[in-house]
Amino acid sequence: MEMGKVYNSKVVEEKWCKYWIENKTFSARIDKNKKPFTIVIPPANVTGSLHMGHALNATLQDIIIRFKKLQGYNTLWVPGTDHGGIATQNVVEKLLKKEGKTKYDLGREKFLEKMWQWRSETGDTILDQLKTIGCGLDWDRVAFTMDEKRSKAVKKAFVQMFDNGLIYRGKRLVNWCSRCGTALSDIEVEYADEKSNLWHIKYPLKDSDGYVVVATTRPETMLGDTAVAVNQDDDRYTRLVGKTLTLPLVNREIKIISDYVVDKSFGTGVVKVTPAHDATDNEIAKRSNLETIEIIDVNGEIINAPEKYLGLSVEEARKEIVKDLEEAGFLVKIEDYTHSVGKCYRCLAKIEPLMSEQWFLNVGEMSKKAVDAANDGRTVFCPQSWKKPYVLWLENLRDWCISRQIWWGHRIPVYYCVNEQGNKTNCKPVASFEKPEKCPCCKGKNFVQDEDVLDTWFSSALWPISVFNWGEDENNEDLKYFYPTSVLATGHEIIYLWVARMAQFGLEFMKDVPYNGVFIHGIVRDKHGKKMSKSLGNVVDPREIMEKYGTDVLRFALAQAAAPGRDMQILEESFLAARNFANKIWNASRFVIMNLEGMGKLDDNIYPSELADEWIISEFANTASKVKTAYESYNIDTASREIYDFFWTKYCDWYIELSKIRIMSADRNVKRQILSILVHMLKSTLQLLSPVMPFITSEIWDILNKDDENAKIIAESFLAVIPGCINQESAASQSVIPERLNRESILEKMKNIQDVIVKIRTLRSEMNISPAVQIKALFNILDNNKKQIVKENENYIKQLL
RNA sequence: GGGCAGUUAGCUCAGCUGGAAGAGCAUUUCCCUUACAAGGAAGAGGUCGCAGGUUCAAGUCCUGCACUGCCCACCA
Repeated sequence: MEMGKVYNSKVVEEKWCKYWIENKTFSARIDKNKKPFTIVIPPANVTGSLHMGHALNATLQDIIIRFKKLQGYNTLWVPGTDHGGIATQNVVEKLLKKEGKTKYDLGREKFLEKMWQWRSETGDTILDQLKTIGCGLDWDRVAFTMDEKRSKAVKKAFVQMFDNGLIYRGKRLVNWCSRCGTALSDIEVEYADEKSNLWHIKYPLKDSDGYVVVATTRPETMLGDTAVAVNQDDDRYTRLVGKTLTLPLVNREIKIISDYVVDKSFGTGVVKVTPAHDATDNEIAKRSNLETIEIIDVNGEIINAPEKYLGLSVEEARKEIVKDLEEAGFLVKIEDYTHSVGKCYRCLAKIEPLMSEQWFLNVGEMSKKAVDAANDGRTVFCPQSWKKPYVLWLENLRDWCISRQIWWGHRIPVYYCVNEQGNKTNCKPVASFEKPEKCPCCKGKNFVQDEDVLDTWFSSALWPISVFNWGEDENNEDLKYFYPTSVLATGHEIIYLWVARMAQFGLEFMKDVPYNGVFIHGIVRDKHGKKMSKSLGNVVDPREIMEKYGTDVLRFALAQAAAPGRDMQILEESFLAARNFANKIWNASRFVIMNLEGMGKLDDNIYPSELADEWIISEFANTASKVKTAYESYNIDTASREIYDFFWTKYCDWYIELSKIRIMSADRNVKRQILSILVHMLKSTLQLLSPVMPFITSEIWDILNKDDENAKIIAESFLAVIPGCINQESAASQSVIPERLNRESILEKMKNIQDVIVKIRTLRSEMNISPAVQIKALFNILDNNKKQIVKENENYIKQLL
């Protein structure tokens, strides 16, 4: 290809994307002679299209994979997508709504057909976009959390845990989203502060004229109050404990109880207890054996209440009840009050805590095992600071509500025995892959399957084992070879939702952690520090950046900003800087390639003949060593910066500049010697950089090696310019520098010479003297130290000026 | 209420185990020198959030405080 002055990313990127896929460069098969290095991609939701967060996450993983491949590992990076449960169902429901239909109009079966159709039309968008980023994924292994193999894994896991008694059904207080019409797990609720009021309400004592005043943010739930609680140490109320109150509007008799959780200093120090609609109250009720009265149903409507409130929505009921309380003289005052309110993480509707029958997973033992794995170093966090919150979360985890009242997802493989009329019998439900032949209990042959589906995170939790086909064969060779995976790279927003659950399931089913390392990277934020999200309308579309500047530029800008665990702002300027760097690489390469014209094929040896040669080699070795350490510890930002600095300020600004003068006056043989180092330094740097900027480096590599069939792509392992400087089994940085090159003394000498040259250039510039004036003219102006250096290196410096 | 990050040049950020303040962008001056003006050379710009402490020596370690952000919590 013609090397123009400016690097043209378009053609190059298309070429290499195609090349890597067609040649299956990143397809991995078991090779017992090589160590595996495995990553499973965090499966993107099928509703997704590439945003900056994906681009960052994918780029970082690709950098790690490409680096490990260069080091000689048998690398595997598994691609895939997630069915995305509620989120995806909501998308399709919205589409239906545009046609004026609801999912109920279609019915479950037709609706699911629609879902599958939609998923087959648009579900792979994100994968295609990952290809354009250059991701070295094994495209022969694409997985989907709801495809056949993954479904088998889900059923297998469920049945196993069900049979072990870990999965149980129970009626409990759950987080209910009445917009999505389903229960959610604790972690799927997002809390946000909201301005509201604190209503102070009189609750009269039954046997006297006295009363207590409760303060509440939810007056409407008084309909379901079954007690009033005070702190046992609260002198104001201790004498009242055990007395009976008459619940206003309802006229039910309720007791005053004491509980440690009540804060004397909050509100009036008296809490109304609504066990069916508040988590704290539910706990109090358990401790004091209180009755639970449900007054809000799954549609968000009032039930079990005086007639006038029946069927009202929660908000209507609140208005009515406050009005009625006021009219009846029970309302003492209304204060302004801001408190946090739970919202559905998918639709942002208010969460209603209510009683509902659901499937739960007992996570106690699994959590302990995951905690142990984090504590004993089987799973290592990068940065380490994430370990503590991770462990804390696992230690305080409540049982996981795994059933969802939606249609899109893995249907719960539990079957209920039914009689001739289709009514459920009292037989124990059975969990199994297929509909059972006959009931183990009554030998009946009729069954209905549970209506609910599993939390989408259930199948995600199985991802590291399901992608290796654990569901069909838990002893297969791939699983043995590639599991546990080497590292999991993700943002911190799904540590609990996903990372912790994978650890639990991995340890449960494989008796081993699913990943040895967890690399937590930051979140991309906009210039105001806000998280980029569609709803805020502040997204910088990575595809626009790729279009405008090229994919390598996008990758470099992201890589260079990706300090582990730190959120980052990506501004337009960071892309400009990266664009300039890409151009610099292109042009420096152009310089080298131009000088190679007519020089014939250089051999693989290098011929350092001057201080500058030794200096650049020594500097490269130093850089390579730092870069290696940085890549290996996932300090991708450091790696990128080190390469940038070496290439620009050392290789280009000094080495190439010095070489120009040398080349001009050199004969063919000397020129070949100088070029041997120029070329090798260039190639070596290209390799170091290739994980971050694979396109431009591959392209230049290809041009440099156009006559060499063996070096078609940047490749399987590093150059041996400086033996062992970067390979898997490399030694420490000191030993990689050829022995006769004493780094300290080279640096010292080179520094002195650079100082003199800079000084002389400055003098020329200040005195407005033409470059032709030789050192002698300027010699007298130099200080003694520099004079000495000039004397010692006169010939050399003359040559370089 | 608890936990975790951050606070370094006008802006975005590097500065790991303590030893003479760094990069990119922006800015000033000069240079279209045949790799690159998306470039080169030289320069200006910082009491490293505040207050203490440890040390011969502290952005770098310790304590307290302030502000910002995030996460967790049974904030009725």
